Order: sequence, then structure tokens, then C-alpha cells
Amino acid sequence: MARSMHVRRPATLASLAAELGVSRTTVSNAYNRPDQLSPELRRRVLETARRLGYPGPDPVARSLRTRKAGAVGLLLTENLSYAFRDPAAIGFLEGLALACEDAGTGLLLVPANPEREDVAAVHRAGVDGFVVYSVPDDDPHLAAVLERPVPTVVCDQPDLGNVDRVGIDDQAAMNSLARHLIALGHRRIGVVCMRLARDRNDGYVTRERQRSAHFHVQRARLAGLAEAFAEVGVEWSAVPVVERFDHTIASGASAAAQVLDRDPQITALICTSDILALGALGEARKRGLNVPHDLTITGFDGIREAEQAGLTTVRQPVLEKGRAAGKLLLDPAERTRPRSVTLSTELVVGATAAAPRGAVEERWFGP
Amino acid sequence: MARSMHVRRPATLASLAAELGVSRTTVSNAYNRPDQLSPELRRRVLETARRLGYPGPDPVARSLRTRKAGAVGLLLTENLSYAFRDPAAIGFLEGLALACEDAGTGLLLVPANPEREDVAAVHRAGVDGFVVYSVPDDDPHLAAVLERPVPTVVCDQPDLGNVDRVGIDDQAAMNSLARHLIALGHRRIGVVCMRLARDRNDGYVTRERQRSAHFHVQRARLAGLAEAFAEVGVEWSAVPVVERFDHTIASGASAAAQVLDRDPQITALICTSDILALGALGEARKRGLNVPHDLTITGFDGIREAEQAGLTTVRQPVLEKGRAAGKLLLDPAERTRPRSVTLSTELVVGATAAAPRGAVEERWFGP
DNA sequence: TGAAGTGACCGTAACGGTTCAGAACCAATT
DNA sequence: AATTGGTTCTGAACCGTTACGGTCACTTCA
Repeated sequence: MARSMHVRRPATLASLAAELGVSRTTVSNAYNRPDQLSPELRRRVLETARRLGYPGPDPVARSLRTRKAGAVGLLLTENLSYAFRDPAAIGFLEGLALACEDAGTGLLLVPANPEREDVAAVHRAGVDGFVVYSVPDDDPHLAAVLERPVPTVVCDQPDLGNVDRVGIDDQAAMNSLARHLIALGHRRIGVVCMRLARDRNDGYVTRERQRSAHFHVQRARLAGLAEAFAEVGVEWSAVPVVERFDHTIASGASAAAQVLDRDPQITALICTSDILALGALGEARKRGLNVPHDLTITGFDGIREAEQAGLTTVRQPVLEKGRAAGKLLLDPAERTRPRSVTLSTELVVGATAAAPRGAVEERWFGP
Repeated sequence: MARSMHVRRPATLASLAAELGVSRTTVSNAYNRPDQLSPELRRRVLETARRLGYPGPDPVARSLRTRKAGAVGLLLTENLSYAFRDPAAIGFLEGLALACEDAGTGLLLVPANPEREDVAAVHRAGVDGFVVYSVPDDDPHLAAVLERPVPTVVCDQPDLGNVDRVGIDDQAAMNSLARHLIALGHRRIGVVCMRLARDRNDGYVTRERQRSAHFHVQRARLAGLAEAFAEVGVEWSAVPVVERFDHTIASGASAAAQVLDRDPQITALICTSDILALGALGEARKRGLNVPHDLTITGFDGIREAEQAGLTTVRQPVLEKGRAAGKLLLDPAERTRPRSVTLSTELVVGATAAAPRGAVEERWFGP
């Protein structure tokens, strides 16, 4: 009766030890180092634990003492749920999860909603390290992560100099795609890209905004395009580049519409992601344009949906990126100077790119 | 020089307080309750922190003291990466992530590889609660979670009596799908289901194994089928039920092949998931069967790929399931008796189910 | 002028463990 | 008899923080 009046304090290692008349050390050993005590005593400890409802050593207290959390944090800076909607992000997550699993480590998704600039979640995260995936380089969450005294791996970020990095050569990859289109004869192009900064700017992009883009990946891809087309005399500032904040198929479609409305004479529409390209593909179809003969459309990423659509694109190893990031972070090896892993990409020649009609005629009537 | 000889102990709240000549409490307040000290002192504290390289209060120590981890654990018991491959699981994750985000809480993916029965990860997880999603009811990880003294929400599990639950009525949902097929005239059916227990059993399933299946969802769906078909006089033990351990399109195809090879006279193949059904669809196509006229095929889940394929299936609100689980877990409201949320499902009549040829003839020649 | 407030800061006691250097004991060896 | 070695268990320090209940100086008000 009276027993039930006060809240029964939950059992702890100490109370268990007291009950048994042994030291805390011994109880701890019963759980963590069975070889340090006699089997008989261990049995008694575990049995008493069960009787008292002791759930085993508290993970947080243990983490404090051992300085190991057994988890890595992942910073995405999108609404967390975004990660589960974008195929490339999912692939990355899968790779990262694989690496974590191999190491028996948990993966903590850190809520980093870009709207409320609440960095507290980064400070609260009990993790042994961070992986940062594709956030703007001026993101306060990224800054908060870098201040934490734990190892960090950034992915799809510019080289920060003092942390490990995983990525691809976006500029070179996009450059090679551009050269492919140039070889096909394209000179009048339009571009659809993902968001370039934290502010929403659904529309045309100035040269300056391209240069100062805070998303490294987008900046590099645009640079790769500009570089290639400049070489063949295309004046980049005349190339229409349209940006979309939301990374969805619908965004791709509307962006394509915007470009085609103003510049119907373009022969190729280069998108900086497959998702956007799939949207553009839909828009072209809606307009009765024959892809690739009326309009070439290309993407970037190499997601499965793109493959099914026969998209000409650049395939990047998203799963490997995640896995590499995890391995780098969890690798107990010498953590000397910051390491950098650059994975290779592959130009996927699909069915959505072909010589523009003009180029075909040129060849036809040529010498 | 000499300074660099020994490892500089990282700054702590205490060392910072000592340096400043104030109490630890004050430093703590500088971070957590700015209103508790003068702006001037707070400024000094933060500045000194920067100078000493103090990264702010240690999250683990804080968690220990406040008894809040700021994260919820998710137990999946598949290879972690599985979650990122199955559309239904992804939808669940997305919903759960949304709920966590709303609450500013992290989401910890607990590595629970079913192969090595290593429950340690569950013990190590510093979380304020657990969500358990679709694990076998005899899974040791589940048992370990239930022993932890934190609130838990199970999803797609049998009612455990003492923890919150989120799910759908799998039996009723499958029952209504079955009735739909029965109304169409189907009596000779085959079934393809997901794994029923932790052991691999790629092949026919005995009645006993169905009854004792450790995956509640599969057991309930099979029961719903059996129930409906028994009502119209179909002897369930004669119905071929084939199980597949791996939940992939390829598995669905091979399972369909296995059924069709032995029982080519069936008019409908009922799959307990869309993924399996998509595989079956492929196999049917490969065999030159006309779906639905030669063979009716149905799924379960209502994933997007199924919709695109025009699959007749049952749609369940996977995202809502995740969100509901998160809300239940994070809801600060009266945590009285265990709560149970059952979400509704919807029969999706697609293009992969039709009356069997026989039934058409019957009607043709009927009275 | 004395009582009651108020703002700013502090001391102590947890929070629940792990770890490491021994202590105590016993058997076997020298 | 003294030494050695091995097991089994203990004591005390430590991990870094926050909660709680103060103290103390300085208004404010009747």
C-alpha cells in the first residue's frame, strides 16, 4: 500500500549493486565484461536485474562516460521528408545507411528545417560525427556542425579545406555532357537548374547569381556548361537559364515552359537534374514537340526513372557517395589531413538527345 | 612550446567558468536561459567560449542531466538500407520524418541487422522513444525495445497490449479485395506472399505456416483471403500459396512463375504487396498471358508504381501511418492507457482484374 | 524606515555510468 | 616459508552538464 504511494524510482546500476551487496563495478562488468566475474555472480546480477526491472545500463550515461554515442548525424537542411522524395537523396541515404550498418552505428537524421533557422538541433545531437549532404555553403546549420568537435564529412560541397569531402567533379561531368551536345550540333540552348541559393527565385538567373550560387553542385554544373559552350563561341550571357526552388517534376515542366515560351528557337534544353528533365520531357510532349528531333532534353544524376524514360544524362554513383561518406567518417584509420574522395561519372547516351534539325540539313547539303 | 607538449584538454563548461571566475550555473544559463544573467556577462561568457574554443554544452551530458535525448529511434529489422528500397517503407519514413520535424526531434535509424542477432544497438540508442515498423513478432530486437523504459509505438504489429499501436485492418482490407475478385467470378486462385517468418522459405506454404506467421501483416492478409474464399466454398488448403523471402520485383516474378507452372488453371493471382504484383505482372507478360483476361493480378499497398501500372490493389496511407506513429510517440498529452490508431484503406479497382473467361461464358450461357 | 520585491548569480547534489589501479584470496611453484 | 600468478571483486575518480534552492545587493513602496 504505502509502497505504491510514492513513485518508485527506476532501478539503476547503483541500486542494483546495493541490493546485491556488490560494487557498481561488478554490476557494470556483468553487462560489459562477462569474463571479469564468476558466471554464478553474473547470473545472480542478471536475475536480480530482471526482478527489479532494471533495463540495463543507461545508454546516455554510458555515452557520456565512454565518449561514444554510437551514431552519426546526417544534416540535410531540407525538410527532413524531402530526403525521402528525391531519388538521388534516397540513393545517398541508402549508401550511408549501408556503411553505418556495417559499422553497427546508428544514423541520426537531424531536423534542420531551413525555414526556422534553429540550429539547436545540431547542438543537441549526440553523435560521433556528421555527414553533411548538399546544403548551401552559407547554411547556418553547416556552420554549427563545423563548430562541433567531431569529425565531419561533407558531400556535394565545395572543398572546405579542413574536413573530409566526398563528391564528383560536377563541372567536368556537365562539361562532357555539353561537349556531347555540341558535337551533335547544338548551339542554341536553354538551361533549367535547381535552386542556387536559400532564397526563392523561380525564374531567369543572372550571370552574377550563377557565379555566386551557394549550392556548389549547381554552380559547378553551370560552370561546366558555360565553359564548354564558350569554347565554341556561344555567348553564355545570352543563354537563358531558369531556376526553380522546388525540385519536382512539376517544377521542371514549368521551367521548361518558361524557357520555351521566350526562346522557342532553342534546340536543346539542358537540365541540371533528372527530375527537372522528366518535367521538361512532359512539357515538351504536351506541346507536341518531338524529342529529340524538335528538342533535345538532358538531365543529370542517372536515376532509375530517367533510365526508363531513355533520358540522355550523366550517371553519378549516388549510393556509392553515401557509402563513401560513411566509410570515411567511420574509418578508424589515421585521421590525418582531410581526405577527399572524388567518384567518377558516366555520360549516358539516351534517346532524348539528337542532332538538331538544322545540323542535319547542314550535313545533308554540306561538301 | 611547452603548451603544445601535452594534449590540450578540451574546454568544458567548468573550465570556462573557472576562466571567467563565475559559477558553472552562470555559464550554463548563458546558453540555455539568457534572461537569467545580464547581457554584458553573457556577452563575456560567449566571447571567452569562442576564445577558448568551447563548442557549447555537450549534448550527451545535457541529455543525461535533462533525461531528454531529443531523438526517437526507429527499428526496422531489415538491413537498414532496405528501408530505402521499398516504396511503402519510404512513405512510412517520410511520414515519420515529418512528425519528427514538426516536433524538432531527431530520428535515429537503429541498425538491427537480422543476421547477427546483435541487440546491443537497441541498448546503445540514446532516444526518448521507439517506433517499431513491421518486424516479426518474435524478433529479439523488438523484445529489447520493449524492455527499454521509454514509450514505444509499434506499426504493422499485432496488438501488444501495453504499447501504442498504429496500423490498418489488413484482414478486412484483403477480405474486401477478395470479395471483389469473388464477385468477378474467380474461384481458382493462387497467392504470392512476402516472408512469413525469419527463416527463408522460398516456396509453397503450409496452412500451419500461414497460421503461425510471425509477420502480423502477412498473416492477417492471408487470413482475410482465406475467410472470404471459404465463404464461397473454396477449400483454402487447396489454394497454392507461395512465399518469398526477398521483397523484390524479381521475387514476385519467380513466385508467379512457380504458381503458374504448377497450377496453370488459376484465373487470379493475388499478391500481398504491389512490389510482388509488379513482378507477377512482368512474368505474365513474359508468358504471353493477357492480363486481366487470361489472368487477374492484384497487389496491396497502393504505391505509385502500381498506380502507373493500373494495378488493382488496396491503397493504404503509408505516409499517414508514419506520421501517426510519430505523433503518437511525441504527443505530450496524457499518456494513459495504450492508444491504438487504425487507418482506413481503399480498394483500388485498376485494370489488372476482370472476370475470368470462364465466368464470362457462364454468364453468356447462363439463364 | 522597514518590509517586500526583484535581478543576478552561486553551491551543491545529482544524472547513471565506466575505468583503472589495487586488495583479498587461493593455489601452485620455488 | 616465501614468492608468483591468476581470479574475482572493490573504491574512488571521472564524464560534463543542469535542477534546485538558495544568497545577496539593490530597488520600491507604504
